Amino acid sequence: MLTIKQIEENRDYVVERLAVKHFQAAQLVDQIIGQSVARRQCITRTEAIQAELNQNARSIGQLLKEGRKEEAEAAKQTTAALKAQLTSLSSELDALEMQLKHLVVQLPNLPHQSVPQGRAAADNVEVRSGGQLPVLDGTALPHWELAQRYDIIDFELGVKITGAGFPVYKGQGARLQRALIAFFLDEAVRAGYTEYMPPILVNEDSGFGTGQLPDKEGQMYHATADNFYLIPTAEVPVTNMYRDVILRSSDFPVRMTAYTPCFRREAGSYGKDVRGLNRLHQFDKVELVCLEHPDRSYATLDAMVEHVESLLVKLQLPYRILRLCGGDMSFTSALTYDFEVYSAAQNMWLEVSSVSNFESFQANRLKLRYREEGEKQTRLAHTLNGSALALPRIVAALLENNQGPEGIRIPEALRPYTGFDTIQ
RNA sequence: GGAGAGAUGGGUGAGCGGUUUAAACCGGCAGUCUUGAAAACUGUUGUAGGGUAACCUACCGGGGGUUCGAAUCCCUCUCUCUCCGCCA
Repeated sequence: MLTIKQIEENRDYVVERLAVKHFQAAQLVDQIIGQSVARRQCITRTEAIQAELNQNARSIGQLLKEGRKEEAEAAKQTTAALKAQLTSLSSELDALEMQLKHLVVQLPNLPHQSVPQGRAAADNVEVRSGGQLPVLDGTALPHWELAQRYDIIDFELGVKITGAGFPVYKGQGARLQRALIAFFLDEAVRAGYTEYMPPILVNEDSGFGTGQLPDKEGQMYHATADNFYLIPTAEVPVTNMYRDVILRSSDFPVRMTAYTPCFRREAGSYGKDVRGLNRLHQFDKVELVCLEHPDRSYATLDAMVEHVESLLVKLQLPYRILRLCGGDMSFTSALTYDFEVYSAAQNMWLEVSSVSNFESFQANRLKLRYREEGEKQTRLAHTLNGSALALPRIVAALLENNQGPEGIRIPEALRPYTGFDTIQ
């Protein structure tokens, strides 16, 4: 969420920027500023009474110590009225703060200056592309049929043991999963990220910290007996490691990577978009999370984009990089690049990574701060994250694009990890 | 699952209703000394909010209560640790 200070000091700028996300903020922003003024006045009055009560209690203590009992009793009488005032003021203050928070959380993050205008996916701007679009003959199969032919992914079996969207990987298919995870992690570590293996169940506080709760509760699987949630992405446990932390500016950059399975309930989708590996309830992903100094977060965003791109180049997949337009961006992001790979038999671009700078929007919720060398005051850090990469759609593209009469060719870079060069 | 103990600043840890404005030690930072370092010594060192400022307010796991006054007493919830049982 944005800070009240940000909103109060840049009223017009906030409204103007949010218009890029097609969010009409003027009324909400003015309400927030009004509430904030009221809140401050209420605080001033409340604290004056608290100070008086404290003073009173101290002097009663002093009087009792000196044995001046009657004066002490008299002083006790005067506190009753003050306490009544305090009670009413502090419930007024509670109400004001609740309303204010309720209003503030409705404001999305401000889009960066470079975010393109636009309403929907069609308005996203392609910043780069790479790789060769494969030319397949008429016998080319979609990945779900290839999976069956080579007996490497069993969707039916997953339905039997769990349900739709929980595939079983088998033989060379399972080995391919393990190879991709190891490859992605090794590449991230080589690029300077520290590898983590976090819990994949998180508590309620962590869900709040990264913003899944309370609004998107329905997207996560909930283990009710212990009130834990299955993570939808490694971003949740990894980012929450830094909840309520104050860093030094010399601690930046903090670069972390983690492989985890990810769980998404994703109710409401149907049709060809969810065929095969296109959309699953459980999938594997290697995630990057960076904590950065505000002055350098966009340089770090660029570095993350280059890292993800290098993975796709090594996997020899045709890809394009999109800068998301205001209308297609997430609530929390200031600037997002999506990576799509071409899935030849489906004749579709599939999103395999989304790399975002959240600036201080997420850090404010997390209370993740840092201190400039020699300064007492704390400031909010910037947080960034991105997938590097999500496996299922990579696998879909690898299977479809590399199919041939001899089987499915494994790209050179993966062979040390798979131990085979063809799926047969 | 059973029994017990506990939760205090970056860490260890005092504190048993009113100079707690949270001791002490360790760590951190700055300085003195030193060719440099170490040691020693001196100073400094929580977070958030309000106020032009002096200064004030809140926070000792969360919430509620008793009291003129609560880190301290009471209730409640959560979490952690130890032992036993079970288990990879």
